[in-house]
Amino acid sequence: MSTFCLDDMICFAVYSAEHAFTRAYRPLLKALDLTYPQYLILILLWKTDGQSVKALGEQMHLDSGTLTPLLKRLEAAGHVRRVRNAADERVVNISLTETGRALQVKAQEVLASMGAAIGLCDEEREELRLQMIELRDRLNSVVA
Amino acid sequence: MSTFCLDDMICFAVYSAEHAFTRAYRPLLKALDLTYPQYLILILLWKTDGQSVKALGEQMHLDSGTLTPLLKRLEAAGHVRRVRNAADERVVNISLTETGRALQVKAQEVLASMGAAIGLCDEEREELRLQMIELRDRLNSVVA
DNA sequence: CGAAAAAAGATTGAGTGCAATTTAATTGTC
DNA sequence: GACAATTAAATTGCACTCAATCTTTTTTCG
Repeated sequence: MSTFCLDDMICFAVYSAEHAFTRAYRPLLKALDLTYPQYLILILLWKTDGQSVKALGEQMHLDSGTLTPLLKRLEAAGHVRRVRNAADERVVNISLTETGRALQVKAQEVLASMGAAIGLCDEEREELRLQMIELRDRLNSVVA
Repeated sequence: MSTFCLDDMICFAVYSAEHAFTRAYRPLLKALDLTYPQYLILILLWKTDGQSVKALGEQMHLDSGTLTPLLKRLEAAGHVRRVRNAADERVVNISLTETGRALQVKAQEVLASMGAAIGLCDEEREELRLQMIELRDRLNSVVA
């Protein structure tokens, strides 16, 4: 009993690594006036503009309770527009403004800085990434 | 440009795996009326009772802005006591109550359930854990 | 000794995450 | 067509995280 410490637990390793990531991102993203989740949303929109809140939520693994206020803040900052879908009034589509699209260029630097901070070769990073995704999906399948 | 998706990014893999962990923990810990960070604090106290807020913060990688209200909730729930250190009045020591100590027995089941949900053999889990810790410490060294 | 610096917690405010509920629109079924 | 069930967002309330600031106590050093 009580012989193991936090660092022995893989859940804590992931928990503390996640905080380390957002802490490392914070100063880089502050230059763009973005938080990390906001940055993730923009990455999704840069790839496919005009997605619904539901579609964004599925990719982020977040629900509308988190996304609605976050998207409103992105809208208030002038990066996106939130528009009811005419064909299905339940749906809200999120589209980039010019300034939202323009952020993609500056974001390249963020990506580069973080790549350096992570400091793994491509193969290692790829293997670690796949293992995390597998672990995540296994945990999600247990809950769902 | 805009050809990569979230799942290609190791930061997002860690981010979403962390959420999957806390989601998997939630129903298990709800039976003990604990949140995941509260559970982590108790693990630290079960190992070494009476630690200072600062000591807990160093192990959790959290500061007093997060810990103070969290510890007050644990105190309100009757699991810990917060006492000013007589030798150094700046310090607050956190010690377990009887009910706080008693939770350790029930927590064994949580540990077992999560071990099953993670579903990796000991070697794989150990390797993954070490890689996460290394990644975390590298990220923290960049910020600090 | 006495003032400056450092250290430990507490506080405030903003953003995130989630459960639970609500509202409005669409779909399914009789 | 009407009514129940489902779906998409929004809302509310609580907990966590962090930056910035403040208070109190201790340490350092002239």
